[in-house]
Amino acid sequence: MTKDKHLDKAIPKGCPLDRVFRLLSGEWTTHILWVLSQNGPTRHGELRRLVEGISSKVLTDRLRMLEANDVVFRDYEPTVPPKVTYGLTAVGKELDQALRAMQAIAEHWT
Amino acid sequence: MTKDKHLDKAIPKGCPLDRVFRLLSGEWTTHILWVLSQNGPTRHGELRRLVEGISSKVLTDRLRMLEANDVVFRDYEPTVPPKVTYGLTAVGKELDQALRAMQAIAEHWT
DNA sequence: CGGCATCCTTTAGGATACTG
DNA sequence: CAGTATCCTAAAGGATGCCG
Repeated sequence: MTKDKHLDKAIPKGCPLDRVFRLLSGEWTTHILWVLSQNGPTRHGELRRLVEGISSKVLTDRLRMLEANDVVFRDYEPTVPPKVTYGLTAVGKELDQALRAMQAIAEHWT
Repeated sequence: MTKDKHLDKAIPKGCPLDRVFRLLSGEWTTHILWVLSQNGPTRHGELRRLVEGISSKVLTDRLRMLEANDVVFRDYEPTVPPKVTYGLTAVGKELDQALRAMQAIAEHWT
């Protein structure tokens, strides 16, 4: 556990490729990244609408995971009601590019 | 189920990227591909030695999965004892390249 | 609104033993 | 040698309800 409760889901060291896969291979994860890259910074509620079928719990799990590994940022505004926005970090955008490349390759070998 | 018992684990259609992730994100899978690309066509037993820690069952599961999706080929020689060799297909090699690209990206953002 | 806590079901994966 | 079969545990993920 780290000091910041939001950062306690960082993937342990090891083969870098393996880390990426552990980070991304959970259900919904790539879908979330896709939506964030299409939509720009998005609030929790809208994200849950856009990623159709995901439960609040799993969405939060994924976002925590991604945040802990610097792929998304979380912006919390303590208004009433609170407003929380998620978006891709620089690393997240880079990762997104890599995913699009894989997507391109995936498309032409069906 | 398909007619050929070796081909009944093909990943269902959907988002191509999602298919790739479902195919590769099981434990050991990328490690197996790595070994096959380093080592060339490899027999079941040696593969199990090279992918240290994997069980026979999981190894077979992964190979079936990869074979059903045309990433590896399986060569069976019905001698006594039988000799079975696995290797990367053309598609498998292409996929391997994509993985190396992801690996490269993964490496420089710790 | 955002998101924990809890519970429950499903799936993945390891251990072991056995066979053509 | 190259698997299957069986069993078991651990982890993932869905449903629901509550709270600041």
